[in-house]
Amino acid sequence: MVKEHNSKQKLIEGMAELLLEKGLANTSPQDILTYSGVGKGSLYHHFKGKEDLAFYAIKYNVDQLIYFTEQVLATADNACDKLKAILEKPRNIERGCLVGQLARDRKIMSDDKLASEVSRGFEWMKLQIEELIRKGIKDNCISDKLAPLEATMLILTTLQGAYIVSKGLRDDTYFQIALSSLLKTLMK
Amino acid sequence: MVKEHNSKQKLIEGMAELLLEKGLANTSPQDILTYSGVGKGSLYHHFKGKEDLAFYAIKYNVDQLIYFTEQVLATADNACDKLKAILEKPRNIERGCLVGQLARDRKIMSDDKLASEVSRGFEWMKLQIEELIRKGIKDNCISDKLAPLEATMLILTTLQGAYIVSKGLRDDTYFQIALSSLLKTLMK
DNA sequence: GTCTATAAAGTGATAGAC
DNA sequence: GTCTATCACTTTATAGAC
Repeated sequence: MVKEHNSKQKLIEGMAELLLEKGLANTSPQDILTYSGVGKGSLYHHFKGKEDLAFYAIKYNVDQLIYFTEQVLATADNACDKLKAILEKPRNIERGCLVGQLARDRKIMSDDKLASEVSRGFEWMKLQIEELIRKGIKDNCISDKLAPLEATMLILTTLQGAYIVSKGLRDDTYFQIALSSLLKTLMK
Repeated sequence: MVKEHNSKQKLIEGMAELLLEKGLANTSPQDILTYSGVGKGSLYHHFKGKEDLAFYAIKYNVDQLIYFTEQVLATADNACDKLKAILEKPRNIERGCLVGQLARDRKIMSDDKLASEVSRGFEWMKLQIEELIRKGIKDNCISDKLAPLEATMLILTTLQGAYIVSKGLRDDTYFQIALSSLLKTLMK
């Protein structure tokens, strides 16, 4: 189902992008309107306010994460290749992870309704990776030195941390070093 | 050298805390004044404006990180125990890492002067850990499966990511699981 | 459903008294 | 060096025309 790009959808997708780029606190209604090219009336006709729009924008980003990840998973046959595909897929380091960037936003995570939606994305990712690890251990391609939950946490944290560390050290090459080191320690 | 808590120092330390709690974009001059208990005149007498104060506050947080980490390092004798001490020291998960929280702040990292100060903290941490890994490999207590730089990146990213993932999954127990899994994979 | 005009509240900074 | 008063600007939201 392809969505029409009416004003409502333009606002949601514009806000989804701005939340990743600038964060909730630093995105003003005016920013949203300029970015989306619609008028102020539309915003307050379709949504109760900025935070209400943010909810649907976050939902959009989480749905995108799930959709894109399922696409990547479909490119490989076995658990090991699927895991590699996830870890090696091209990433927009500057912009950050579709859900990680939202989890890093204090204004989003201090609002229970918004935080729940972000958590939905994280929980989905956790389930997918944990399942892959289980299968990979059974298939004897992933080391069983760590329990599935342990390996899953190491993967999720390394991925999320890689964005921060390359930002903090202001050198994107560290992103790949972290991910390839992770693969080395996980694979048999 | 203990600093006097005059208005200038109160502003710096107040801003340092607010940057960790709320971020730069979401902290207003009024927030700073209320938190510090000083008047508006002092702020603009001692500093050029909000971002100027932010610079000194970031510097304060980075200096604190270095000071506290040196204290922790001094509690252990060998490289392996020092590394364990760093990874197992108690952390304020809700507030986040003293420098990681700053590196996650888009408003800070998009300002070159502020970002440089954050990078100083990251680069110091990278140097310390890389040195520990080198010694640990020589002492035969840390696995040499990963090169020192690789292990260092895995440590830094896991640490930073652990804050995000436990926030995203809204369950702090994942923080410890990630760190203990990391130790398991690094130690011989 | 979308736009422009308007307004209350908050932000960031300055002026001037003490 | 610190305070209060003030000001221009932005943010957030509403009203009402089309």
